[in-house]
Amino acid sequence: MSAPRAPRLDDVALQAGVSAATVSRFVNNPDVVAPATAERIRSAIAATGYVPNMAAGALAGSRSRLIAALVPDIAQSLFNDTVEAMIEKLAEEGNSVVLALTGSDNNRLDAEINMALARRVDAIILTGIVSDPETRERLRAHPVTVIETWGLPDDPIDVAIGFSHRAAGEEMARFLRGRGYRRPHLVVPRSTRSERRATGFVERWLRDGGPEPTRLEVNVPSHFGQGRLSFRALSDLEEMPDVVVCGSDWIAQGLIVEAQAVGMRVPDQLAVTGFGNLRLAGDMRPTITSVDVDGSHIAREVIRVLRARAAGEAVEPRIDVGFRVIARESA
Amino acid sequence: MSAPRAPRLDDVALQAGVSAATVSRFVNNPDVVAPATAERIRSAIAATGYVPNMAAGALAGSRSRLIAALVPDIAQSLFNDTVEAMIEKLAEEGNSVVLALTGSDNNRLDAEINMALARRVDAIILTGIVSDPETRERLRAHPVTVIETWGLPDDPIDVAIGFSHRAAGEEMARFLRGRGYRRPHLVVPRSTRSERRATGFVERWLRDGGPEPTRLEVNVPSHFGQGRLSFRALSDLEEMPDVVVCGSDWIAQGLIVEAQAVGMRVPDQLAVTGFGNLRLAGDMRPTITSVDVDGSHIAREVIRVLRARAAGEAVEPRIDVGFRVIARESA
DNA sequence: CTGAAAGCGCTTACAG
DNA sequence: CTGAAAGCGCTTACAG
Repeated sequence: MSAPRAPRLDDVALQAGVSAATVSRFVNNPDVVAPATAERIRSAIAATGYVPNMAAGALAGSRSRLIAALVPDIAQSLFNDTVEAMIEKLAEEGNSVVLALTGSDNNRLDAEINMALARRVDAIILTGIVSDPETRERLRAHPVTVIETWGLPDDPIDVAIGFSHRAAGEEMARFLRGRGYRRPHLVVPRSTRSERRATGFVERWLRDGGPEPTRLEVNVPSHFGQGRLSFRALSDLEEMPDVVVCGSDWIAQGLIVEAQAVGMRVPDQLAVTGFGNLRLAGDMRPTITSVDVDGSHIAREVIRVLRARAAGEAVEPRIDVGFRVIARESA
Repeated sequence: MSAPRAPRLDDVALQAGVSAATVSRFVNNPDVVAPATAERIRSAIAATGYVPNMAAGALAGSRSRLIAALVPDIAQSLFNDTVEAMIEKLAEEGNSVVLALTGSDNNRLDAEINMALARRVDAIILTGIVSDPETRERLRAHPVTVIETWGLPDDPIDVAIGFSHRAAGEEMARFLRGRGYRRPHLVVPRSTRSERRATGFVERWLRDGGPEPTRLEVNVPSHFGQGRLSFRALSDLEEMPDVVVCGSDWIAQGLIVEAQAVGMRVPDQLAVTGFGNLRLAGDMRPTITSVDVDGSHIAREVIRVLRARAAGEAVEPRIDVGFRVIARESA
């Protein structure tokens, strides 16, 4: 038994007694063929075991149904919920997601953008910031749909779906001030967005008459271990803060564990806030006050933008999905 | 200025004064063209801004350079390190990874397998177990390379890269017995692999003369919050265990936090072990005794298998990458 | 609602 | 080391 060639559109057409064009129409849009024809094609597909060749479809047609998602990493990323929601929703519509990792290296980003363009993806979704102006310009010049997520730059490459990190920082400052805290300390991951939140926090805090917050910078990706180290670093400060504003829930969690290990009570002796509202924030003991970003909401907007583009409709360049401070026990 | 058509192979060929075939050869294998020709092509590519169309390449050639990775989820998955390592290594060789989410639903798995076949991927990498016999048979009948990872089934669909979960369970039993623990309690996620580890643990424990371990089953994906609940459930047991063997580091971490919250000392009053050796295991306080699975090793073997297949060489159907118990403070 | 035919942009024996 | 030419399996105006 020699390897039998995989069935093609032609084989199905022959079996169903119609032309290849009609089978193609049925596969892509079942409603446009007559019901009786549809039925014959359906059984011919079943009989032959036909699986469309999407590479051929992409070449002949105008869309690849392939979406590139470029993310810094997936091992420890606040974006995972968003990426997961996007992949699920895109899959429901027959799209596939090519996931590419860029780290925080612009060369890798450039290489992965080229790969995405070579694959003729229908859209490139960026989660993480493209800071290099040349790369931004190159993408802008290209006809492909580019969606920046999780941020809201003043001048998006194409369309941005996210929220203002600065506003999130401001809102946290307002919240903590309202709770009566006096001496905040910031633990800031070295990423553009974290820094923007920190800026928003400090500006608002100072404007409201508070003292200049102290701060510690940490590397990305942020993780649990940094929380522990960040707590120990507090002893270097002239005065102990009454609340530590952490750049991620992982850092907050680690900091709480370390504080408790030396017998300090959270939030009575030291309050803590996180960012991202990961599941663990609600499960930690004490539960962690955090900022929620609705990944499903972002994913829904991505779908909406893609649909609009496919239909040739205009899309707003900046879509604000907002954020919410979630007050819990830790601050 | 009308939208200029994207440059094709022909355009580069014309510009370089060679045939399209030669440009194609250069793009795919620079060494086969004469140095002088190569140089002319190189500058023609730069001048035109040519980006190859991989959809056309996939159709004309025999490979798509597209690999499908099917995973249950990415929000909370022990596989993330492995998937990240695979994506990085595959990208270095010019491959892209289509990431598809299957949950624990066989219908979704089937749909994503069809999608992968429709895209004519060069390989399907499964991380998570395919339990449905029909699906296994269907994949086996297909000529595509199928790599099962993280497990070592007796009869792989094609090739499996992983380790024996049963052996990992046995090893943990041996380890804990050696440390003098007497009454283990297992927290077992409802997944085939976790259950296999639990089986291995119990068999070994009983064989060594220990009493039947108690056990609690929890849903997947496992997470921090389950650790807290699992700790509370300990009070329902007739006798308090001296060590809790958790199905993941997240569960272990949550259990430790909850134990400490009620003033219990870990490991003095209650020892705890995890699984997966996530970064947090080494960072937690106390550090968590866990089982390490080397994701990079799995990724390297995936690359090796893919290379061998591309070269038409034979590959062992079962590749054991092993595991290591990492002894730390928690047990 | 359906068919005939051109074309999408590559790769790859084959021949030199 | 290089070129001419066939072919990969679809989609989509165009015409009916």
